[in-house]
Amino acid sequence: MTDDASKPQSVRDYRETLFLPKTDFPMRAGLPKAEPKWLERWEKLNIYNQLRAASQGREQYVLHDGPPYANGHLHIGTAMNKILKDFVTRSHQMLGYNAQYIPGWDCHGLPIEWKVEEQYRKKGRNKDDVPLAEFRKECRDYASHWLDVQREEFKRLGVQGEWGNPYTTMAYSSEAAIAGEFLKFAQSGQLYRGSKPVMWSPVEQTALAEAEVEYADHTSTTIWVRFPVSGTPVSVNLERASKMKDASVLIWTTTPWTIPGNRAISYNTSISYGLYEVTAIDDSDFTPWSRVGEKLIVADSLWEEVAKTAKVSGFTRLADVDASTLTCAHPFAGEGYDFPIPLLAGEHVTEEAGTGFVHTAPGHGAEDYDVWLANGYKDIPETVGPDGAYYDHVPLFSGLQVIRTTGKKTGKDGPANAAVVDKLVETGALLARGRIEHSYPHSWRSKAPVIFRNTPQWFIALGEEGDKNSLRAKALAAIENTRFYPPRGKNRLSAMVDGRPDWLISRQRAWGVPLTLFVRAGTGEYLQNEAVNARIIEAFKVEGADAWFAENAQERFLSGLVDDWEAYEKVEDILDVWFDSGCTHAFTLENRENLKWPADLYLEGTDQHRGWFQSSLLESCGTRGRAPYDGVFTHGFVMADDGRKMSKSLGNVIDPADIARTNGVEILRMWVASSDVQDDMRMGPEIIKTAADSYRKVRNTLRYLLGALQGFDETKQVEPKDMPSLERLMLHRLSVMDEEVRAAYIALDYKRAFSLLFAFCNEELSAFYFDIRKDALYCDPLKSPRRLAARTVMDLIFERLVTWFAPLMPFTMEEVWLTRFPSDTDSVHLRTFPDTPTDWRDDALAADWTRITNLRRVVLGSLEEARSAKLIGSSLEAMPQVFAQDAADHAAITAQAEGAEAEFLADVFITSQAVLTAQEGPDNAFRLGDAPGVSVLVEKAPGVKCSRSWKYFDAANADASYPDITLRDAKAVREWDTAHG
RNA sequence: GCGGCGGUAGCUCAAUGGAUAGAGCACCUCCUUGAUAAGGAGAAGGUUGGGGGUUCGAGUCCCCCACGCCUUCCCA
Repeated sequence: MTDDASKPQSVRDYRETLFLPKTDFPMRAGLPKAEPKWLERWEKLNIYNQLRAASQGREQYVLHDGPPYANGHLHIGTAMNKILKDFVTRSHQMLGYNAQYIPGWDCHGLPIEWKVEEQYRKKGRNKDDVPLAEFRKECRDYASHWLDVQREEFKRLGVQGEWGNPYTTMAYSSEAAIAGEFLKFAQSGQLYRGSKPVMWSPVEQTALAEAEVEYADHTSTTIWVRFPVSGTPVSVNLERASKMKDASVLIWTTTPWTIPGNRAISYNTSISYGLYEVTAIDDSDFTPWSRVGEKLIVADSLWEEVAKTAKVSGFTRLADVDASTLTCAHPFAGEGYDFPIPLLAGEHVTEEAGTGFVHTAPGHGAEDYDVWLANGYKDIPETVGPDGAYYDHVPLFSGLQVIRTTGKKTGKDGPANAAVVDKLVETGALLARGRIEHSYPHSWRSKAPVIFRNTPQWFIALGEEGDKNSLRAKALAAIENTRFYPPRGKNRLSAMVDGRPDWLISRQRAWGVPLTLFVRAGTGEYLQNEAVNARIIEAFKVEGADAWFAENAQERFLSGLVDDWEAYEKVEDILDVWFDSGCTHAFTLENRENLKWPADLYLEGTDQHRGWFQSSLLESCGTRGRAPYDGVFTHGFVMADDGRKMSKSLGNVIDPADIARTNGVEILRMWVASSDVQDDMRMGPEIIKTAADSYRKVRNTLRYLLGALQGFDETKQVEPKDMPSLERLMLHRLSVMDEEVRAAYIALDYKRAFSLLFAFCNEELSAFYFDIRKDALYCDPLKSPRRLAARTVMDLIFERLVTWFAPLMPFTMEEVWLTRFPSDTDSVHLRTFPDTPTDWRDDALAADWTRITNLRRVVLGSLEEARSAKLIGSSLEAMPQVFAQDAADHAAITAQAEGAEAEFLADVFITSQAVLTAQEGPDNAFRLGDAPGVSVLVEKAPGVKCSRSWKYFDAANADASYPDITLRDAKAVREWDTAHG
């Protein structure tokens, strides 16, 4: 039989009688244009404040913003960070908390100062000629400018927060608070002034903390230098002494300019040293500095290499050497360097490179300093000034710069190295020289090399090992009481705090909060006076930290409160900006009304283990004895799609502003939501495309719901008990999803939340539920219980899906929500996740459906086979005969089919009819390897094709008035005809 | 160099030491044309970075190597 033969002469087009999904919601989003309009609307409605008002009395959840630096445009990393934060606050708000978010900015510090200085240089002005107040004002303006730029960029990302009232480290109230926090350290005695070698940038003329340097390749001049042995103790026998006559201890260094600062030579007691006499030299290429007959003391393991470098072609090893018995002279002895050079034992000396002896300049290296002090010496020579030039008192080299600090060659070697080398040649001390490329610390701002330089600086003491009351011990204990996401962050932060040196907090800069200290002239002790402190803080609140630099500040703050106010010196150093940011908890969480301290969460990139997580922890532990946070969330860095760093030179940089312009921010947000943010993420064109594809999928699922729910209202709802099994299955799934999605949001696991939602849309809605229920939705009489039940469930799905997605995709969910419920004032973001009745959960029913969908799987496979054999095209042309041997499968179907098994199965399989048989299928039946006991034979469905539902049916059963459609369709059409005349 | 972390399909992600390593997307093929710049199905795609080891059994635990990222130190 063919379709044509069974059809009546004039075929009615039933399309208009169908209920097809209808919606104005466009398939294409046009996000780049639409998003700014949503932002405008939210701003107009003042959603953030509405939420605050509506959340009064709810439990608070506070994510405290780590302040970005107010300089430059956003990059993909900062964008990702803020989007993640937005996930946190939005999801917690919808979980039922009062989740506030106060964005903040870090405004002080070297990078801004550096930029402002650059501007001056361009105008031909020297920074030192600019009055301090004017300079600070310029810095403030510069920070304000970038703060505004960044604020707009952050808002464009859809990040919800109190943008109109952010915190900044440069607000007067903040500057007052920072000074107040600093003075707490001073009052409690945790602050001290020490003189030790610190990393110093001559170009910026400031000390730098670890966090402010970066390592880059640098070519250094290396020198091998003879230090003549000047004496051996009397206890050494004469033979030995004579051998030592004219011998030299050989050292190697990559920093010739530190030779004037040399005061000792370090050796290691576990290294064996030998006295070598040079018997021949290789002068074929050039005349080496080594001389036949000279005696050198070098580590035995390193001698050969040294000999090679020095062109020594023949030698005799004369004797073992006990380094501890030696004293040397400085190579420049007789020219102002007339002091003995002792040999000091030090564990830091190794045999990896060099000569086994380490030239020791206590003012220019941490280990040098330590060894020097450990041997009872106290004076630390000061050889190089803040400008990186030798002090005037340094013989031979006064005024020469180590690193150029001005002009085009800024950052390159100054004349110091060359002058020292020349002088070494002149005095005959140089044995050899060379060049080495190695990684070397550079300033993160000027990119110029830094030097180690001894200078008095202010430190916060971390405390001695074993001291349970030390700041370090308190911080470590606080880490133990903090929840880390992921947990490995705990180890990381602990290890860093455990191993870090005292906190160097003074900088010789201008733009920041000063160390508000007065030092007693002569004694070096700093004033600890609560009344003075109060005066300072009060002044800062009104005038900002500029008050410190105003004329007569000293008199203003001290007079009347101390005996002799002129006997003090006002400290002019500026606080490390990490100290500023370490105080954000104090002036934001504590000082603002309606916030709480400590924060629930700090969320930053893993680099902040050494930055903000740590500065905040130390600051808070030093002043309050505990961490300012209960939880720390760390995310990785954004890499290019090949896993390498993004860099302009490689051309693999993805700019978030570009994505906003071309794809829309929502795509960026989806990328964040689908990425494993706790590891490094990858970003590139293909990855954006994947996110955009996912977006379309989600959008279409919601679009279908909107279309299907056209005209649906609550009065048409069906009670769960009156619903078909399939609808109750979907309710069950919603209850499970509710639990899982909430759990994912609580665990800050957005990837999980997203993949749950995404998979639900794809696998359970689009490919399963919607597909099966299309027939009932389109063709059933409008009031059929099945159709009403389906729409009821779709409504419940809609309500949940939209809110569950809302924290991740705020723009699109708002659009979806308002398409369904038009309003000038409403917003999906004012809602919370809907309560989901626990009695929707039905595990027994779900278990039955697991069996049914397993059968469905086999049937779909069999249909595909029939399709490729050209037996059928559409699945409605088929009547699968299912052979299921397992009685439990039958029981499941019986339980869920509600008395109409064949129709039930046909619906589930989306076929016109279906037959279920309890026996083993024939050999030629279709089977799947992982579904034993189930097989399917596909036959063409008998009967005629219904002109309306396209299902095949027995025409003998047709309604006389509508002979070409099924009875169900006839009923629907009759209703439609009645309604439409 | 030290230390930490990481790697699973073209892409994004799963997988208490336990069966033939799973999903989605993309690609390809087919169906549908009543979600249509959509929808459905199927196929293909893997030496789980490489190599050893422990184990009845390893993506998972141990060791080594190479790689990437972070961190730290640095050739004094």
